[in-house]
Amino acid sequence: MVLTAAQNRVVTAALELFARHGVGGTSLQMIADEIGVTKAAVYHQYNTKDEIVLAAAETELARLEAVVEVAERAPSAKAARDALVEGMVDLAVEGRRTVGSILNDPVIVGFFEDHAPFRRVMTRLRTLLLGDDSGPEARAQTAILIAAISGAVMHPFVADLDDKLLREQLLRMARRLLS
Amino acid sequence: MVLTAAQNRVVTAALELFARHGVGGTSLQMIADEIGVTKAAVYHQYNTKDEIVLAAAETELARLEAVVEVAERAPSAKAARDALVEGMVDLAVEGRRTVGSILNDPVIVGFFEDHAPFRRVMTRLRTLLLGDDSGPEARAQTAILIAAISGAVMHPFVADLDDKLLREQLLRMARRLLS
DNA sequence: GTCTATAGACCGATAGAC
DNA sequence: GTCTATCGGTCTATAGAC
Repeated sequence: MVLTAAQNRVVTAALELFARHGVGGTSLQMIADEIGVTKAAVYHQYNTKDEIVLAAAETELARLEAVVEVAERAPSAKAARDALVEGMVDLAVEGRRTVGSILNDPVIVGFFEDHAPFRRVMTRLRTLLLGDDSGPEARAQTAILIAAISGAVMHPFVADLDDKLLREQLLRMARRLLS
Repeated sequence: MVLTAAQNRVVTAALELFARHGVGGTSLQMIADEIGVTKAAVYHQYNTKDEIVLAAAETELARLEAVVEVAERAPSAKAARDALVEGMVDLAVEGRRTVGSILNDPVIVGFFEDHAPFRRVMTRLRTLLLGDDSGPEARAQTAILIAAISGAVMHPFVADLDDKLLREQLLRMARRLLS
């Protein structure tokens, strides 16, 4: 998962376009145009469109995993949970227009369905939030928190809110949900 | 917005395919195949793909509007709020695999951005939840609740949960968020 | 690592018969 | 309301030069 500079340009352009047009609505020509090269140059980095989609999805997953890793090193369970929630909120607010549509794109959802690393990150995340309880209620609560954070930042109702206020509201909601 | 039987078949097939492949990843040929007719027959109902997307989006919006309308007839503000939340949860749980990806599809989001009826329904929804307060915090809270409900039902963590338990968890979350 | 050029399939959309 | 047939354009992907 270490990308060359050229691969990084492809993945960055792809993520931006996926967020704007969806995965299915993004062509290799559009990615090439966004970078300023030809399609053939893109194909030299990745042999198929699916490989680009996978690399883009895994790049986003890596960002979340980094947040999980930092949280796991916190000195207490409570500190770990707080660090995780703050990190997730920051990721979502930073990528306001992109995170939600990419995470919910049916193609990406399909890729992650049988993706072991994705499931492992989700399990670590759930453990940080709610401890070793892996029952239905704990899984539902985790899903709700993830959906609320990643989805709310995209809603037209918050389009004119500044990042600071949006961040505060999301943290307040998360605290209330986990109390 | 009253659809003929043939138009209804097109919109229903389109919604199913949009959820599975995204709007951009769904072709008119796929819609025609799903119904069991040719592309030309689909074009006889709608002149462009955009018209199909709009009709599909408005059909989903109409379902939400119906829930809002029922809630508005409740005898008290509290009863109205409860009815709205229950109706939204039921809509999301019924359409588990479809609601989230359609609501978050970049193409649909773009269609709704300047769509006056959509904004009107959202405002009525926010008023039912939080009264006449249209400030940033109220809008953020509304966005969070909508995102949590519509997004959580799609998460792999709840894929094996039955509808009843998922419904209970979502209602518990909503109550906690609005208390 | 980037280019030009191309192959073959599929795209949205239309014409016209039944 | 559905069909066959077709248009021009774009799609993913490849070959081969620099």
